[in-house]
Amino acid sequence: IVTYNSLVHGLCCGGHWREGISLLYKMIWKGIKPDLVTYSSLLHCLCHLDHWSEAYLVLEKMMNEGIRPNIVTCTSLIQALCTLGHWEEVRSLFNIMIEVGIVPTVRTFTTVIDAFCKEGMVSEAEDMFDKMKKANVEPDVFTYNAMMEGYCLQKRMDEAREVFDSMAERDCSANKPNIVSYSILIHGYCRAKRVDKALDLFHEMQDKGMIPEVIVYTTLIDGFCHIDNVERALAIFNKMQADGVNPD
RNA sequence: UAAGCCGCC
Repeated sequence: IVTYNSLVHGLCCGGHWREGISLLYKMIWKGIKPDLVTYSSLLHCLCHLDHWSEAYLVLEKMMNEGIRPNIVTCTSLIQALCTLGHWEEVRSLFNIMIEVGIVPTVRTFTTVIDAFCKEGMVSEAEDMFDKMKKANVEPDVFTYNAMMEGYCLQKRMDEAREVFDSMAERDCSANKPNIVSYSILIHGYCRAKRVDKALDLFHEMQDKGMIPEVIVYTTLIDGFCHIDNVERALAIFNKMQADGVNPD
């Protein structure tokens, strides 16, 4: 079953969802009962590929087999509803889930927080963040990154910076800012035309031993271009290659 | 064996 599940997941996530579904039927044919993992991973991949009606059929089939969704299944469903912008359904699924005793994890909260932030619904994200703390679920670096991006997208750089600093102060090293945290904040400063601040962070991350990826360089190049400083943009472009990072 | 974070286009 683990082998089949890996195959189903690999096929679907690679875009070959029809083959993934055929494999599901092949499993049944061979007398191997697809389990919660089989259905959940299929569901997740179909949602990512925007094949909503197929995803619905898979969910229905799973329920017909008497397999109840768990927190992983629900988180995938919540993410799908977020992508569709069905916020009321996101809330109701979240509440129903809790009523039936499925406990949200840090990933569940972060999925919703991230979606709210990307949609500009920062106060809703803040409410969810509070809710998470009340539920005694510890935010992690993904959660902080999501909040930071929410503030950045609203050009609320001071608040984004506060999140970043609060993250840096934590002694749990797993929750220290990572490359993505820097990238998000650098992007925020670039959008706010504070490329100086962005450059400070770019140097700071390297001082901390992080190796910037192509995304960070691209963000800075784009930032300099937007303030019509093509020379600085070119300088970054050259530095990127000198640092051994290939343009994409 | 399944769920959450970043750029340009």
